[in-house]
Amino acid sequence: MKTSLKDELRAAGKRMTRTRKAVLSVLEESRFPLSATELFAQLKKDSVAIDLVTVYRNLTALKELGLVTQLELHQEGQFRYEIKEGREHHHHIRCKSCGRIVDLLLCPLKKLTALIEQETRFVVGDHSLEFSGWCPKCQ
Amino acid sequence: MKTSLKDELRAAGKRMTRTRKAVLSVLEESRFPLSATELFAQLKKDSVAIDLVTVYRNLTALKELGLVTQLELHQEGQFRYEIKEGREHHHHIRCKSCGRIVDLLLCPLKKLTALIEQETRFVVGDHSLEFSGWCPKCQ
DNA sequence: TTCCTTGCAAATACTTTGCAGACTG
DNA sequence: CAGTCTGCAAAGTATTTGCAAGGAA
Repeated sequence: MKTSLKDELRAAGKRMTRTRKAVLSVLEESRFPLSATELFAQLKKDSVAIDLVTVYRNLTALKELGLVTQLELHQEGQFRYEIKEGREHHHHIRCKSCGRIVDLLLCPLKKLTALIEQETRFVVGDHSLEFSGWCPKCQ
Repeated sequence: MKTSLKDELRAAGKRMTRTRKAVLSVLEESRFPLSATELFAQLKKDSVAIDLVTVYRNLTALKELGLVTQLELHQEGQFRYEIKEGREHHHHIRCKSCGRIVDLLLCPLKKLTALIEQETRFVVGDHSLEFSGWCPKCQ
């Protein structure tokens, strides 16, 4: 884990604690966004003593600092969290059968935003673009 | 409400009941997708005697029949339901400040699907494209 | 030593399930 | 009448809050 994360926490009056470190570490090692429960399970597996509530509180804090992205995949009904550092803006596709989640490289929405702002007179802040389908193994 | 809905229900061995009728009617009159709770509140306002559980069960049944679409808006953490009949495939934008939801006319994802299937080897089933931002009143 | 953070208990929000009685076709 | 549907109670899952003790800087 980079020292810069600790600095970013400090700059916001937050501390780099044992549990925070563990949460960040699991997120950094995951190849796909994790739900709070999955993160909690992985921490247990790593023998980290932590409460689910603390996982939620850390995720919320990291999200507010902009270090972590909170997202919802298509029809899942729960939030997932992904570390931002070193990762480009991207979206996901999730297998309807086995739940596998894969990153997508493309995001063709920049041009679209202008069109939408014209159509709706909203100022667009964020967008989410998620796909679901069947992965190679489940076809 | 069209008779065709009743026929579609019957064809699936379902019945057109008092509560089903009421749920469909509220969905038909709404200009934006409703959550189960909002739908329930509207039914109460219309003096329809119904239980929240029944609202959920009807929404699930209608979704399974393909008469209603279940969707999640960006970062909301709950499902919303929209009647399909007479409405084109579309997406939404939601105001981060007041929660107003507006339909978008465009969906430029058809071409994208082919690219994604090539990139991931998934077979794409569904997608969701949701925006959030600030509506004219909240800017 | 300050005050941020944690664990535990409990609450809240959303959604689903079990069961017996009511209703539709 | 058969099978679906409903209300009520209760459970399940995801997430948040209160409070006192513990820990980082």
